[in-house]
Amino acid sequence: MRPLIHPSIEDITVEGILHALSDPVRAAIYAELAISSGATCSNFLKISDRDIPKSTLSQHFRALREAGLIRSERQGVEMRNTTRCAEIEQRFPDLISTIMKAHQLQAAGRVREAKLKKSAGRKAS
Amino acid sequence: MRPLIHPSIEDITVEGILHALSDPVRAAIYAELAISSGATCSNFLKISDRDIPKSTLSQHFRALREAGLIRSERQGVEMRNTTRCAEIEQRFPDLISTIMKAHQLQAAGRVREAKLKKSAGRKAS
DNA sequence: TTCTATAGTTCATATGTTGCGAACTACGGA
DNA sequence: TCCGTAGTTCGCAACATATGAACTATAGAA
Repeated sequence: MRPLIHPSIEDITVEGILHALSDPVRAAIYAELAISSGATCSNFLKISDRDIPKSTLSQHFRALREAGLIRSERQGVEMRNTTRCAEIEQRFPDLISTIMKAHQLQAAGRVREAKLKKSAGRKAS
Repeated sequence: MRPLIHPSIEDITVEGILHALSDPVRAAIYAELAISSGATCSNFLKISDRDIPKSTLSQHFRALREAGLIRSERQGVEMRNTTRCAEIEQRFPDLISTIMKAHQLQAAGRVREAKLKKSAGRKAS
């Protein structure tokens, strides 16, 4: 089992961050980690009613880790994950927070849309 | 030749934007377009000393277009491209500008590094 | 109108990336 | 030592990307 790779702060790239967060599953994981620091991999086997296979999850965590977005540490049998947002904020001010805000905005928009659709459905029936 | 696809502002997603800008070539194109609005595809056959084949360029423009980042309009034999930053700013405040700032910061860092390396090389020789 | 040059697009394909089940490793506790 | 839980790795199928070659669209010249 190869040791976990955490790039040093200078090796973190904007491209890497954008790529990592351009996946909705990874963005959701990152958003959750930003709130509930220390969550483990298997806390995410379900993400907004979708089942994610654990091999896939493991890959997503690796992607986040190697992009420099999170730090993973073995703690007994499980893996504690924390965001590296403070470090990244130093290097790329506001980048992460602005991206997460945009994600939230978009999610809020989807909820609003779903409600409209639902009420339109009621009217039609 | 299928007509160009420009998503409406509501159909633009954060994931799409991040993915489009996670490619260094596309990020460079977008950055340049933000300054010199109306640039054409073949203005980018060379990007920072790298030759990009025109078929590849065409695909990159398509990616930017379909992510909603740029608008392309035929003007005679060529294609005028402009960013849709004002629209996107409305929908996702600060997103694009923060990403571009981060890209600039990173580029500046690379230049500094290259200079250090060069001066180290001089010392060594 | 036809020919030619220029700007981009599309197609085919080789190469790279991602998702996921199955098999594996790592650790803690009985 | 064995078992259960947490996570990783492998192998392969599906999908994405890069690029040369062939194509389309347009403007201007002959």
